[in-house]
Amino acid sequence: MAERDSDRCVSQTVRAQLRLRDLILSGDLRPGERISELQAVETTGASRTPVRMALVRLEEEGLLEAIPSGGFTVKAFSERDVLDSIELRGTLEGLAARFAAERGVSSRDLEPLKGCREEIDGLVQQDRISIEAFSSYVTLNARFHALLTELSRSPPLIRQVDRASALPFASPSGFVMTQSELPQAHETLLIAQDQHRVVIDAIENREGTRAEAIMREHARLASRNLRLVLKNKTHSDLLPGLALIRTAGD
Amino acid sequence: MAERDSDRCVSQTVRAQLRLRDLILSGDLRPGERISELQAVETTGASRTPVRMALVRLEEEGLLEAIPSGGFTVKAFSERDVLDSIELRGTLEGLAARFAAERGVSSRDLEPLKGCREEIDGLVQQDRISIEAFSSYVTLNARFHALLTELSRSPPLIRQVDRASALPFASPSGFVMTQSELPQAHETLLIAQDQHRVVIDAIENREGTRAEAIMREHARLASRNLRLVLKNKTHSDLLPGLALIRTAGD
DNA sequence: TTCCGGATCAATGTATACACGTACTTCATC
DNA sequence: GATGAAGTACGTGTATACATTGATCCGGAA
Repeated sequence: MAERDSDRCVSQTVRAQLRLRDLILSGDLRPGERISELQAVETTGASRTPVRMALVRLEEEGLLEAIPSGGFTVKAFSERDVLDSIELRGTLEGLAARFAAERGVSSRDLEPLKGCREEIDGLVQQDRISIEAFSSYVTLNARFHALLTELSRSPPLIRQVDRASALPFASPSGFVMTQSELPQAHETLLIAQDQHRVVIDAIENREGTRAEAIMREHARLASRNLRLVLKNKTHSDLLPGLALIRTAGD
Repeated sequence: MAERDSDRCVSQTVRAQLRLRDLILSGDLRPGERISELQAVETTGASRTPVRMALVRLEEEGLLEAIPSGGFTVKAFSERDVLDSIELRGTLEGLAARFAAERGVSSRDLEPLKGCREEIDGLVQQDRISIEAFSSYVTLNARFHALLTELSRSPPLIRQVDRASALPFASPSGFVMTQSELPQAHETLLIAQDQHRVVIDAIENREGTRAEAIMREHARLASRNLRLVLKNKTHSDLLPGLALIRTAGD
């Protein structure tokens, strides 16, 4: 079998997991649809054992739901589920920011976060933000949130934040690309970046409550974007996983 | 093979998972120790396939850690890890209480929670609380917390609360039994029960912030108990999983 | 004596065969 | 014609054999 180089390095289990996740998030596997192991075996090229392993992991990830009599279906999410997932992620990031502020962070440890913020500054202060700039923003924003979470220095919390951010529409950068063509895009990025600035300031001054509150509010920017995207369902292709959200119309 | 009746009903995977979890929480498998699949096969009586399944689930549960080169080790927790896990659980329960308060709960839906609270009242208002009463409290307290979380009517949140409560020392009822022989035991139960009363009141009056704050504080009772238990390591047998906590002395 | 390299062994990753349970379809009877 | 029961087929749960990778130990050379 002619395999791509990138595929030969990783285990069959991981390959199957990545492939199946793609199929789910792209909408090729519809919400509510049962996933047949044999069908998954054909699709992924791996045998049943790694496929079953991948299915279990995708269930823990939240993309699949176990059927009591055996097997899995693709999970469907209501708009409320997604909004709650975003609020949840914001709450956990808020806790991380509070931990960082209350426990104190050395200026040395704060350096990477500040550097990341400055890089984002360079992007959002342009007059016109290109699509490539949005793409860079996604990467930098993900790094900012990861660095911030790590400042809590709490492995259990970091673990939970990661799990809460696993669903693409709940992740910190989930709705950035979808908003790229909305009229208020630039304004939103400026506000988000100001919140980044505020949370660093709060952590430096050991203002735990302030740090927590601003991260919660920060997540609500994503909620706003979700509502906008669902209202005019135009840029669905920019957010993998949007196919899993069943709206009232469906 | 002579099997117990209870074992014949469930799958080998679940049996292996339960057995391995017992071994880990009881301390038979030491923190940091590598878990051999073959050894686990001998212990559980299941074959390698369900054992591997169980190991993956226990990893997601947080009791095991994956080794990059393959296999798993038993996870070790610092005192800080445990305190953070409790704070995390309290934060999520606080969010659930806030959701319930803000979104409103009908008096009909609130009935089970109030009934549960009254049952607990019957226990804690005795002059002397027997060990059996403590045991009943554990059950009722677990039910109270489960009912409360469900009032959020948010599947994603309920899911995360359950996961955060999976570790025995992070669960709402984790430290109840350990405190049963401490002098301040009765006082602690009275305080905890008052917090139960307050959160119901807050939800009824749609006071979201109050409901959230009281649940966070409620979890901190568990933190207090943890510190007491670790100070005089006497009642270790009353909390499965205490063997996973490595203190400075180890 | 120490370090590097190769070989052997063990443990995990993978594949497949088999068994059991469930669901669906068909036939018979009411 | 409809309903119930039985049989068949499909799909998951389990077991085991095989392959592959990583670790350890021993030997030789510097």
